[in-house]
Amino acid sequence: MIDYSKIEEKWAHYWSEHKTYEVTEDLDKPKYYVLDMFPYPSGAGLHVGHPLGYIASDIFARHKRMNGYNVLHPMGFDAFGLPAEEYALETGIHPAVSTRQNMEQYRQQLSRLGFSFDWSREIYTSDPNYYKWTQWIFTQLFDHYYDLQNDKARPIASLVRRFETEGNLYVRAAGGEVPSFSAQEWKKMTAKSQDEVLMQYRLAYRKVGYVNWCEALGTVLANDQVKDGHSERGGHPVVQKAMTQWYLRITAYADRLLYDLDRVDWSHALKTMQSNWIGRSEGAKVWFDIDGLDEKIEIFTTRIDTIFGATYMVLAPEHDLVSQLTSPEQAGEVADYLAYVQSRSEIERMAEKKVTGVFIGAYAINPFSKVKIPIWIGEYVLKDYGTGAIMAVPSDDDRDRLFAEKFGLEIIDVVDKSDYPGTTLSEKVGKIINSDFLNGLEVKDAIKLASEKAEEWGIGKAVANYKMRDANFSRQRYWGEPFPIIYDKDNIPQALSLDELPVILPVTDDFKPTKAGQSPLGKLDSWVTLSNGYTRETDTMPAVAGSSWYYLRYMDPHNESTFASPQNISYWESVDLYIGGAEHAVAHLLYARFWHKFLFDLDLVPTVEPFKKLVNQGMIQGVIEFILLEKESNAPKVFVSADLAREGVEYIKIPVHINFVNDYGNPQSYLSLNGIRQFLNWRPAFKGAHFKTRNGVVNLELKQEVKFITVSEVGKMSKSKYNVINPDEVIDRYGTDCFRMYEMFLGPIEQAKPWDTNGIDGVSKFLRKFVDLFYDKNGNFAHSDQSPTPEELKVLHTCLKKVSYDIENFSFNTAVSAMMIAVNDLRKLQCNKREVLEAMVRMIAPFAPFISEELWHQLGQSGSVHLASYPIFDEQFLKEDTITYPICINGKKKDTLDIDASLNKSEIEALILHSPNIDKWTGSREIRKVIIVPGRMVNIVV
RNA sequence: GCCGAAGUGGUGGAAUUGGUAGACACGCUGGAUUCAAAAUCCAGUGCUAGCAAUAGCGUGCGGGUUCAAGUCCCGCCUUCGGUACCA
Repeated sequence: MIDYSKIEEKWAHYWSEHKTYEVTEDLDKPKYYVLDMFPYPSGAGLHVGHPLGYIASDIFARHKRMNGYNVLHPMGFDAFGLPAEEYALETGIHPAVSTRQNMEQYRQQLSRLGFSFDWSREIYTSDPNYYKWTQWIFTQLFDHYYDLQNDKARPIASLVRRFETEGNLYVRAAGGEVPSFSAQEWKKMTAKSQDEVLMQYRLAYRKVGYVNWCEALGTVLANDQVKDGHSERGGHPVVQKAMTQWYLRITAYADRLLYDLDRVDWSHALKTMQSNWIGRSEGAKVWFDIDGLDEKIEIFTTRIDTIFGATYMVLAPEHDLVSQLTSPEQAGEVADYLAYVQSRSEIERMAEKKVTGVFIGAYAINPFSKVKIPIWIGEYVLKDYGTGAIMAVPSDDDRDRLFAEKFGLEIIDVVDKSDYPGTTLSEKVGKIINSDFLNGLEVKDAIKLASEKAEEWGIGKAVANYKMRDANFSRQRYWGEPFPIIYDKDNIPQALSLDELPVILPVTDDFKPTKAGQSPLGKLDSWVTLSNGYTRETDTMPAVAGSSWYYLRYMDPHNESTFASPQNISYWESVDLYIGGAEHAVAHLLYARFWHKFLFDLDLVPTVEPFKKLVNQGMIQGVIEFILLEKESNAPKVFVSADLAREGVEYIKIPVHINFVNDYGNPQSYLSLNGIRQFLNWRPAFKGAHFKTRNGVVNLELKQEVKFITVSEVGKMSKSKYNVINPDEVIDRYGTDCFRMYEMFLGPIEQAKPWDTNGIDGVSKFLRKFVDLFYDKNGNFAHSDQSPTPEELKVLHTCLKKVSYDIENFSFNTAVSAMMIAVNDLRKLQCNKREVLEAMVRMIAPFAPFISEELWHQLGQSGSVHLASYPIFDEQFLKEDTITYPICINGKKKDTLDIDASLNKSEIEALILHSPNIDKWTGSREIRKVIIVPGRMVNIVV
């Protein structure tokens, strides 16, 4: 009847020949922009988890198209990134080459899935025609500052003009601390000093940051490559090393990023995550004098009311003043502690419950109580949080209390919570005590008064603080966009102009960093040094650079004079629907929003937000299979069947490729004799090892039945876990339409679930039954032109209603169920009416694009079904005469009763009370109440 | 640690607004067809007891609100995602 591989080829060819999915900026139609999150083309190829979101967005896009929208649905690649470079280090294959191959593989795999992408708009971030504009946007960030008065980005040139006429006294801008200066003073500054001042204002600027430095590998490592303070590759120690790097001043946009969350249709969970990540808190900056030194320590606190309880201070170990403040007596201890902290990652510092710190031998003066208090350093204070220093109030903060208790520091109670039993320390309630002029005030009033006084006395200032930090934008790596920055002889950076872009990433075959840990580009002297003696920036940009604006490039992907023309941008505006993984919740989605807002400030985009509606797809997880190796065993190494594992014996879990395992994912999954042989061929290092099962050590030479039990876990599908399942195999066997519908049928799109093919036969059967409706017993295409019966129309329209609703609500699994029900019902009715079948074809088209196209043409239609209109359901066919009511006694269902649908509440109640079954239901107990929800249920309370 | 999410039969899941728990599908059991198998078709299938009618129990655990809770509230447990250089 229908040969799936043939029709897939046939219609894919037809669509590409007829440019079915290519779109232009058609002003006569309403537009709709459906976007998938940018894939990184990894070497493992596309696995069954990737298409989940793509299938969903494709169904949605096709549905919109059939409803008359001009749909932009593009695809491209986030092609710069670390894995390609790591691969190059291992194999010597240039990242450009492996990336090109990977993209080719992805493109092929994606095209098999029948997506309605407009491939004429494909982009990839490592294309110089693309990254020219990534670099250009960076130069714009470099050349702008954030004007707090007008709340928007403005050119740095206008700031310079202001400095020249009035200095910086009245400038209100986002940025670092700059001492005030006059116009005269500005003009007298050297170019270098002026540059340093401007760096405090630029939206792309340079400052010192910390990187994971691995001395043994001579390279900077990504967080991902560091485990427990050691490099994942080789297990060498990793330390935090200071380096001057580029940063983006995303904090300037913190408030807008926070408040504009109200304007987007995203899940509550996602908005909460972003809002918590931004972490705005209202409080005060306070300056503490240092005993015997003309310096101040700036702290941020949300609880200035507790300042009389501040009995010590803690600085981040990296705080600028630490070296200056450390006393000779404490120098040794401080140095030891700093070495310890250097080996600790930020996540360890935050997660650790262990309290550590040292006294640095200096004292500060509490500005309110004037008491001399000791200054400590401790890893729980992070340099980039707030000001990198805190006033510690052990009576009113859990961490400060633990610290004070451990080191025997003074604790003064300052908040009396006896009026608020059961409240925690972090709740802002209570009466202030032991605090001079604040005594007796409620916390909220005390905060207000203390801030006012601090401002009046010039020792503090009310401000908002953000947990979010500026984005580190430098990578000491090869495979990324070169910065469009050159340095003059004084090391003053300058942005290149548009006509000097793109700065092409030079070709090299040496991907090892320089001795000092700089990017491999640092070795290319002829590239780095320009003829006029200027030098290039050798760091490259991170992967977030290219993915922060790619959705705009799709609007006008081949434009050579601008990143996208104003006409095209004003037509497509922004993304209407964005589908992608929740793992991008804060990083990518915040950076893209930040860039978009910046471009909005420059009048380059018409909207303040890039992604109107966003749906998170769940991850399809894989099964990870392990076998147990006895830790102490050696020569021979001993593997033990999992059912023989004993307490008290240590085992190492060795991952096994799932293809070797029988019944993988099952508690009883095992390696057969053949599986063990495959494993040993794959991991020759284990040749000669013993495999113990219940029947003793397996003799690999003898032909026998072997069940060597493995350990199964659920986790990310990834190349490193040897559990990647390629969609190609599934498609070969079942066809694309079946694969698409099965992925949708697996469950709700947002939910994570492990992959298995257990239910795929059901979907396959459904498609066969669906096609069968069009054929007679002898396998001939046959349908009737008679009018459908009311019953047939009811089946059709019930289904249409459900499917239309479900597509709009991203409930594709239930849409598939509804279609299964309709096909089963039509089959029972032996319906082959053209009117019904044709509507069914159009209905299923977004889900099963190939079969529907084939049947559409077999029905004698011309043109693509995907450009036909989507069928609309009609309520008149759904009317019911009677409704089956559940009869509940005290909320438990006892019986059902068919009741005329036209009856109202009291008529139903009368009917129930006079029913011959009433005594049976109630057990002759007294009826206290009858609750009737018309159309729903009846509950009798006895 | 912190932020977010999830937990329902043997399995994937359904229950749209507090209103019939388990739709649809897999698997399993029995039957039809077949020399046999596959495929297909029909019937049954939450658990416990019972020949059955039926009764009791049942949405991670412990409480609560309600005529009625998978759904709302409080307190836990487990798993997953993120945690600022994987993308």
